[in-house]
Formats: sequence, C-alpha cells, structure tokens
Amino acid sequence: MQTKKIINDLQKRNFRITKARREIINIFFQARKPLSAKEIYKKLTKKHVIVDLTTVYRELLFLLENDYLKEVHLRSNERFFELANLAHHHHLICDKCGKVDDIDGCFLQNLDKIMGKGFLIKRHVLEFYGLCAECRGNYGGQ
Amino acid sequence: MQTKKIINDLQKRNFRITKARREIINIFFQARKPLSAKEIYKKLTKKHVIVDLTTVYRELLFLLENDYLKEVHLRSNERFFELANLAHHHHLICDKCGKVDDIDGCFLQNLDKIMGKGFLIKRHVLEFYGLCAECRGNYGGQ
DNA sequence: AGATTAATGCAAATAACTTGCATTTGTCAA
DNA sequence: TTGACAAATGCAAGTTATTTGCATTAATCT
Repeated sequence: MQTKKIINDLQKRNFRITKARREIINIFFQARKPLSAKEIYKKLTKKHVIVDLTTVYRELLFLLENDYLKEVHLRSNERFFELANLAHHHHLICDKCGKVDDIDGCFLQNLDKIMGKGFLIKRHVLEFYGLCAECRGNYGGQ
Repeated sequence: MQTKKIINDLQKRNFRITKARREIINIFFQARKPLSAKEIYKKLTKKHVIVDLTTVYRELLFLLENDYLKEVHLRSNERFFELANLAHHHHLICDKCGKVDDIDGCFLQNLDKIMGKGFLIKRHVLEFYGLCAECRGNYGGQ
C-alpha cells in the first residue's frame, strides 16, 4: 500500500495526520475508482471511522488543492475524485450500472484496444482545459 | 435561422409552441455556445420574455428528452446544454475567462489543428459512455 | 505536559435544481 | 369563433450537494 508515501509527504509538508485524513487516503487506494464525498462517507462509516460529512468535504478539498487528488468529470450531480498520481488514463462508464472502468494510458495510444473490453461506446465527452490565446498573454493569478 | 425547422418538427410531433419554447430555441441558435438555465433565464429577461426559472428548467429537460438539445459536460456546478443537431465537435475551455470555443469535427481528425487556435492545453477530459460488456447483454429499459 | 493552531462537529446558509398543485393557455374539433 | 382539454406555467415549498461560521477538540512542537 502506498498510503504511507502520501502520509510521509504530508508530514514533510507540515500537514497534520488525522484519522480522517489517513483513512480517506486509504479508501482511495483501496477503491481504485473515482469516489464522491458521500461514497467516502459511507466507506468511513463501514470502517467505524465516525467523521462528519463536512469533514469529508473539507478533506477532499484539502487533498485536491494539495495535488493528492484530482477531479474526474463524470455525468453526475456529485463531484468525483481519484488519486492524482495515477498514470494518465480515461474511463469507460456504463450507462446502465454506472460502473467506471479504466482505460490504461491515454486513449490516443489505446483506442484500438478499448473495444477489446467489450464495452459498447455510445458517446464520449472530450473537453480541453487551459488558456485561450487572449488569456495566455496576460495570465495573472488564480 | 433554423429555429423554424425545430418549431415545425415540434408541431409535427404534436408539441405546443409556447413563447418560452420558441424563445429558448432562438437563444440557442443565437448563442452558438453551451448555455445553462441561469444564462438562458437572463437572456430571456433581456428580451423581455418573462418566464419563471422553473419553466426554463422544465423546457431544457423537455428539449433534452426530445433530442433537440444535448448536455455538454463542463467543469461547473451548473448543467450546460447546446443544440443537438450541431455537427459532432468538442470544446476548448479557458481556465481564466471561461470562454468555450468549438473544435469543429472530432478532435481525432483535428488534433493537429487545435494548437493553431493559440489555445494552451493544460489538461483534458475524455469519458466514454455506453454499455459495459455485462450490461450489453441484458439491456432492459431506460 | 502545555501551547499553538489546524482540524473537526454541528447548525445554518447557499446554490442548483425538482416537485406539487392550482391556474393559464395552445390546439383542435365543432 | 368558441369551448374543451391537456400541456405548459407560476409560485411556493422541497431536495440534494456543498459551503460557511464558530466554538471545541486534538495533532504536533517545544
């Protein structure tokens, strides 16, 4: 388990290691799929780690801002996150059961292998984020 | 303007043509970019078309369910929509100003041309939706 | 062990969206 | 044209995800 690697890193960076923090990181390593605040909250409860849902939200924000997590854009009204250090990859999302499967590596190199998973692709979402030509010149803060 | 084409189609399908419906379709043709309920509501107000925000939500749902609109997945807490009959394309979304620019056609054929727009791509989102191998066999309703 | 300050819990606030229900209004048929 | 009928609407209230304020707790450092 690589949770310790992140914990060490957090300590180096002078962040406190709390029970919630450690367990949430653990949960991400165990789940190996994108998770929402509510899902994490449920998993914590199962592990008898009793924390407020607010704490989960704050912890996700903390881990996101400090680059331990990244957001995954699923078609849902909830926000989903996964470990940031995972190799760049994409997802296969089932319309029916909602299962999220990984496509290892970038699809650009793997598009031909995707169908091998038996997944019927009905549509896809591709969005590029960055800076437009105008903003690129005068990028201030934020 | 192609609003009439949709209006005709709606009439053929026995849907009513209301002021809100006609104006919202118009707004999508004029905007030529993904819009949220709130944005549409503001544009309606500017046009002195006074309808409740609820009506806008219901109309978006109606147009979505009847395949006149499709959802665009932007990184936002709001839902965005655009005309469904637009040619398959993707978006360039600026981190700073939020501007949404179109990439004509599918990026697979256009990836080399994207940089010509001067956009600095910092990351992208690609998600495939469809049916996984298991669900593919026993796809029931919905 | 005690001080410092980040992290937490709890309650209340927001924000986006949805629902229930009584009223209005397109449409169609007479 | 008019009236009936169902679809569409407005308004108020509800729901869901997420955020914020503030007093309390607890991790870490000395």
